[in-house]
Amino acid sequence: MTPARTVVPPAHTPLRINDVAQRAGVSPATVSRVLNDNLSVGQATREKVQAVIEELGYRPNRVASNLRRQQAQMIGVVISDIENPHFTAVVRAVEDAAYRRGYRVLLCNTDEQPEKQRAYLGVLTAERVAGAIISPTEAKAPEIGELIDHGTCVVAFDRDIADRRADAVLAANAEGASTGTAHLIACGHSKVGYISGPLRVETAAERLRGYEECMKAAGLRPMVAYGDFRYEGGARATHELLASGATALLVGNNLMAVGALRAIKEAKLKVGSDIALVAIDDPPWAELTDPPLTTLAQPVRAMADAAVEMLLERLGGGRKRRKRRVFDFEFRHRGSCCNQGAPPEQPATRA
Amino acid sequence: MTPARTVVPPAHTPLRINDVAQRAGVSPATVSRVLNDNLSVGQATREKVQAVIEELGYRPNRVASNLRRQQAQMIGVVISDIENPHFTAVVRAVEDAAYRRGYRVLLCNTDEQPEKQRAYLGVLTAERVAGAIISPTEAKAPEIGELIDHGTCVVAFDRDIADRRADAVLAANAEGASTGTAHLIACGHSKVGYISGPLRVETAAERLRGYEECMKAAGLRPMVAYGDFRYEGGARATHELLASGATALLVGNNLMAVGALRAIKEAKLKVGSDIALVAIDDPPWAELTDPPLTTLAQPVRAMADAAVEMLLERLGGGRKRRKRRVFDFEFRHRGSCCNQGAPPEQPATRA
DNA sequence: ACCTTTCTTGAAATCGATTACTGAAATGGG
DNA sequence: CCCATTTCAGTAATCGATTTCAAGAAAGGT
Repeated sequence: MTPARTVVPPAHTPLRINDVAQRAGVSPATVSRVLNDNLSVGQATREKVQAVIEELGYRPNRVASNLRRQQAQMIGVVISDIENPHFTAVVRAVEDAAYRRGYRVLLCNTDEQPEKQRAYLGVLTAERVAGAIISPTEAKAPEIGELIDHGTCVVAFDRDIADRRADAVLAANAEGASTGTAHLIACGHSKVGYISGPLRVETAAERLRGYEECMKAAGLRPMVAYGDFRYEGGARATHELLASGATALLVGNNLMAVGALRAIKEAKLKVGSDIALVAIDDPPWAELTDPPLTTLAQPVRAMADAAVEMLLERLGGGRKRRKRRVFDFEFRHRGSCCNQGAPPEQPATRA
Repeated sequence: MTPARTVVPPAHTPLRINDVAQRAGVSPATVSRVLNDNLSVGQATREKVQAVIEELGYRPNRVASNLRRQQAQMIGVVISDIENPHFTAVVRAVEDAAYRRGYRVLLCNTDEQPEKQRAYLGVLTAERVAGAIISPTEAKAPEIGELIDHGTCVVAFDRDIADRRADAVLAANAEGASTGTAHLIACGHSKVGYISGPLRVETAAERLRGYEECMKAAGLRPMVAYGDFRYEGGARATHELLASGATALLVGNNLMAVGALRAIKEAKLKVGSDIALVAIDDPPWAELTDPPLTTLAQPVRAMADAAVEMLLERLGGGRKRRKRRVFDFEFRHRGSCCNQGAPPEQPATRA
């Protein structure tokens, strides 16, 4: 007696398109056509095949499909730090848009290490991803050119790419930093320090430029300390600037802002009254600190959406010409910058 | 005159292993052996092939390789919210470990939507990923069984999986919530509210259980409001509990804690004096709020490392038996829970 | 009834790397 | 010097889905 089992046993060898074809009494070509919504399949055949697919729980092998199609339905996201809320938001937006279009997201976290970036760019080439959104640690990476040579669409995010075939979504970093600096000066501070990220990173260099230009225009001496765009570096740089007598600080990104707040607390100083603070980036907790943090917010979500849109436009084959968009920062005045309530004058974001 | 160009032109059609083989005067099999560090290749041949690979800038097509090997060197990470620092830390740890072992990370963000989770689990099956770390939105998902049937190694993270073949890394949620509740009661509160996540999610249900048991043991009436594990829901639930007269709140996760703090501010109340707060999860900004937030921290990094370790152990083929690890919460006493300085008694994490 | 056009379907080639199998050359022992 | 063993390298099959090409069936017009 055979056991009364009609269900398919948990196949240890996954089903192939051939198995489905045989069971449905058609050719694998037909099954493939059904799977890909190809119209030239008879109604009856289509229904039978779909029934068999359902019944067997068949799942096409995406790897084989990708090989034949010569492209993986995948988007690489190359960022420097997934724990930075700024990039987290980017990843979120990309994932969202990609999912809706049937693309997967390959996450590449470079930790600001040029070597890791190089390795990951190689991976993207090897995986034949359809597109990539890249926030490069180094502006010049020959691997990016190689990636584009292989036919991958590339959008630079946050930081520009030397290759002229890549699209770009950037922030007006110099202007943003300049706005923040101007505000602190307008609050009456002359010893305004700047906590910069590593200059190798484009955003860091541009923000520094904005800060320095603004200071010089006001006839003040720039005071710069370098962090690493992370907590520890931010704390270290803060200690440094406090030691040299700074009374106001512009902080280069949100992670270093956490470090700065910790360092200021350690130094038993009070933000707002003892030391003024403006931070670049606007993390979700900015309004929860004491006092709430004055920030320069990038419209991250809009930027990320723009990047994905550019990418999908290219993937759809719609556009050939290069596209670049620059977004302005938005100044969010809260309590950490001036002792007195409102700022002397609301500065414009663009000079 | 031919231009003095010896460099390879930017090949629009990527090189194949055959091109390399021809140029090196060997068979593709040999090139493959060189690529995969197979020892049975002569020193001279190996060097020649490597030189040609270098010269041509050849990159093996990983898709083809994956097809032949019947497995993608890829780890899927299925989480509910990449913008939640808790999960961000997980992704970070997984990426780190995976990168070192030559695996890629496929990011699957489910947004707590069962449907999206189902879709992504199907994707993981179709992509033939080697392993997956899953924080399921639903405990019972037949797709997980299917994934395991296909030979993928699975580790449940944070939330358990019904399938008995999966490993698991969990937190002692009930005990943690109980610890927090007990502390608030010990501070003198009797109207202790709990802001829960959606009960469909296992962690939410377990934490609620811990809270309720503790309240009942103290002879107090539980006061529960339900959020969505995100900002808005946290704020809404807080308003609700404040309206019903709660004087202390245990908040179910860190995102809802942000919402709670915002709501409390809106209600013009002061954390610490007007309303006591203990939050589950310990985000980086916990110590920066006013007053600093008392939290129940999960050892996320250690948990994620454990999960990856379990996964790689399986992938290496080392282990057959199922493994489960449960981590305790760590109580971090800061200022948001009691008006008076130190807690009456330091509660133990485990009952 | 016959020819043209359209619609379905199948056979077989293809994507590019890996690997089982096989044979040749080299090495070593007696 | 010969046979056994090892090392090295090539041939060809393979992974599983897609797609080109071609053929057969059905439909429609005269």
